Amino acid sequence: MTAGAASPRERYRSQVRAEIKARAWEQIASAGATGLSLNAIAKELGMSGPALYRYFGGRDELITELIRDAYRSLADTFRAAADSGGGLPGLAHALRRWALADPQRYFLVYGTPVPGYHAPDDITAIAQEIMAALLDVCVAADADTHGPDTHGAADTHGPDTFDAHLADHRQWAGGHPAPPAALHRALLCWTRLHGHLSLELAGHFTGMGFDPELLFAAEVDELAGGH
Amino acid sequence: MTAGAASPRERYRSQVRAEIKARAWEQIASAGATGLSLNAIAKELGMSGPALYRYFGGRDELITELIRDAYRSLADTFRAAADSGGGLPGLAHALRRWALADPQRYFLVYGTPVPGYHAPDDITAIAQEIMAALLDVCVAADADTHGPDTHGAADTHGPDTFDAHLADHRQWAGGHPAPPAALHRALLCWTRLHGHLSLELAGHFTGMGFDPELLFAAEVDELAGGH
DNA sequence: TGTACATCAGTGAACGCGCGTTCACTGATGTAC
DNA sequence: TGTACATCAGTGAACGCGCGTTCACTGATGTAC
Repeated sequence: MTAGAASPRERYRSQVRAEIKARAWEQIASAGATGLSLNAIAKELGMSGPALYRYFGGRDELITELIRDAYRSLADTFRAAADSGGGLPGLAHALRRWALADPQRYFLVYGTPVPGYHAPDDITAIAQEIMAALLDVCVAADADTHGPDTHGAADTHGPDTFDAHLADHRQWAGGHPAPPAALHRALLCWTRLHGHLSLELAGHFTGMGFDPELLFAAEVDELAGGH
Repeated sequence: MTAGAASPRERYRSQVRAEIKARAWEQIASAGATGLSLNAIAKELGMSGPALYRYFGGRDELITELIRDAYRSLADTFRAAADSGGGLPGLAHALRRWALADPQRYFLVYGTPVPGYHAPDDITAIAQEIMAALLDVCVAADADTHGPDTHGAADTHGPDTFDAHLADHRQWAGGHPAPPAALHRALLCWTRLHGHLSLELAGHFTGMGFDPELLFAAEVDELAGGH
């Protein structure tokens, strides 16, 4: 049976599931992932605790699905940004917009790991999609940069030794044909943008006086040029 | 009365306090800050729950003191590294060693914020100490760099506009006489090193294939040269 | 169109758990005369 | 050196809470003949 016509019961079912997840996101936004409570969600929905077990196997299954949705949303955002021609700056600012839209969702993906939690395989597959989009953009950026001017500050320590290491350790790229320099640039984008965003979202910049957006833009400028 | 001679009772008291905190750190290391339980600590110490209230006003007070200790430890590490002449690379690798020694301690300082928690003033003062040590090192690094060669890739977008912004928004430096370029470099050190370390400690690099230490070293190389 | 049955959403009571915290109390350790 | 008292560490019982989860059950909604 195809997914075209859904029975009324199926429609209702997925509608309630969606509402449960919506309330769950509200709770996570206000109290973090550890503060998520099935009973509290049920109360907000006007139904009583055990009813939720009609829709989710339990708390862990609900959290896993929220995490999967977060990864999916980020992967879609990255794919769209990579394909829209905005280059690395476009991707970076799309990431920042995505992060600011829901900080706790960002932390669910890249934040402090939940003690005993281990992500299922399909989520790590989505993580690879995210990396693939980033690599696409980095390959294009390298093509632009290597033309006119040199590779910037990289020559302060001779030929790039980490690039050589990456040439032999590229399993994480999942078969992506990016050259080592692009792999390196992708890793730098990841760590640097995450560094800025996680501090900004955690509120570590508040009260410091400068404008986080300008710091972010400056970092993106450097990433887009020679790295 | 001076702190020289402590009565036997005082000695015992601070000894038990230390042991409580030691067990607390063990719990945090294995289950994160949210998993810290007074009763569990008491059980591990062979005493029963309410006894801990002789030593700490409650759970929040204990956590606050652990956070303070974490900041204090990092500030001391930074001060020592800044004064030891290792420059920016020395400071960066000292930070990485400190972080790897106890990942959860690092996350207590820079990780996902605890929902309703707000740090008391003396802790933000220690945070300023940390910044001051970083600024000291960045000022020295700028002096070294600006001599021989140019400021690297920064000229890809003309005169640095963010430096100009920083010249007018330097409250966070707390009166430190660092020039804008050093302020900028300090912020980049902070965000970039944190970006790498938080991903590494959270386990996001595991299974990717490359050596995190080499990526870190490459990033430090770039930070130590023109930024 | 109407009847018989299956499906399934939701309820309410209950279980067991661990949590932070309070309170009145016991006993040992220190101090003052 | 010995006695009287204060200090304080630690106990055990209890309170109230919210959690995830199970179970038997009710009632409505859909399906098959």
